[in-house]
Amino acid sequence: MAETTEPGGTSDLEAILREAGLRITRQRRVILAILAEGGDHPDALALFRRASRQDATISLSTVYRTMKVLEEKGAIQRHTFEGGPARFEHADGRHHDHLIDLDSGAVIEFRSEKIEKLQEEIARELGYEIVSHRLELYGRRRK
Amino acid sequence: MAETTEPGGTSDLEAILREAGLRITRQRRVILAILAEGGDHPDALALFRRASRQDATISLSTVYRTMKVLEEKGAIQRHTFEGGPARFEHADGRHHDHLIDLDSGAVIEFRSEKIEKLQEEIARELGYEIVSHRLELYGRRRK
DNA sequence: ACTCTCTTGCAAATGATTTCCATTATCATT
DNA sequence: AATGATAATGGAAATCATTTGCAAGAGAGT
Ligand SMILES: [Mn+2]
Ligand SMILES: [Mn+2]
Ligand SMILES: [Zn+2]
Ligand SMILES: [Zn+2]
Repeated sequence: MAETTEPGGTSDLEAILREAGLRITRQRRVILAILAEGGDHPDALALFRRASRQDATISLSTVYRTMKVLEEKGAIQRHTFEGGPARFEHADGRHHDHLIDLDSGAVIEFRSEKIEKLQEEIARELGYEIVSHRLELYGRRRK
Repeated sequence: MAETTEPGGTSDLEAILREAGLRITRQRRVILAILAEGGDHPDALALFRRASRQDATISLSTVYRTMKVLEEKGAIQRHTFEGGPARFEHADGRHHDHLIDLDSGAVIEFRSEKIEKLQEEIARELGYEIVSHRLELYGRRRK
């Protein structure tokens, strides 16, 4: 089996670091791998715990520092959903918004082309250009 | 001129406290008056400073406590825009979302019936019922 | 291997908000 | 108006998430 670099894989995160002239350390590699598998939206502590299993020397500070640097490089996204601490996810291009299940805490992703368009329109009418936006729905399963 | 109770005035906030069996203290009255004039979205410190001009005995703790209690009663809304501390505004029924001017920090209110509808649809399709949501646009003036 | 400098872990610092607690004030009742 | 039960207050200390200072350690180009 060939060594393939899947999109959204860990190697593109490493590439971002490399291109920014940043060093690829053991702890960064571990953190990047966790982010790369994706799927969920872990907070710093969850990331720290998972990373610790791979490399017991990792510190929470390093997790925070790495998140900051990756965010600045645009490699990850930071979300601060209501209530809790910041949560992170690999930014692999395709933008989406979130629906948070108030009972389970689950985060469901969605994307509405129409809403995206309408946002642009609204901003334009108000004389603005959108730099970023945040749309979060908080709800419960319908019985 | 008759003593009129305008909608969104200070007296309805007082009424909410009264109906909840809460006491109307000098400091709460001052804070409520500031919220009632509305217009902007002050954070706790701004609220504290403005209130202090009216009543020098007010403490920041009281501002926070009052915001918490009013939020629980649904009398005000708490917003945590990116970056800064929580900001508050009188919840006078009419829901709206916000556009934040990244340069000036100004907060512009807007409301899109279409977006509100689309959100409901999305949630329904995902099997959810929306309890609350948050839509924030961050942008700059178009030149 | 050498060296320059970026990173790290740990502890201490921060900033926002909450909580503790002794004192004060509200307000229903007398 | 005085009383009393108890909610609210100010100030300090505690909490929580996150950042920062610093000395020691580790990338990576040579
Ligand atoms: Mn996501
Ligand atoms: Mn508003
Ligand atoms: Zn979106
Ligand atoms: Zn809305």
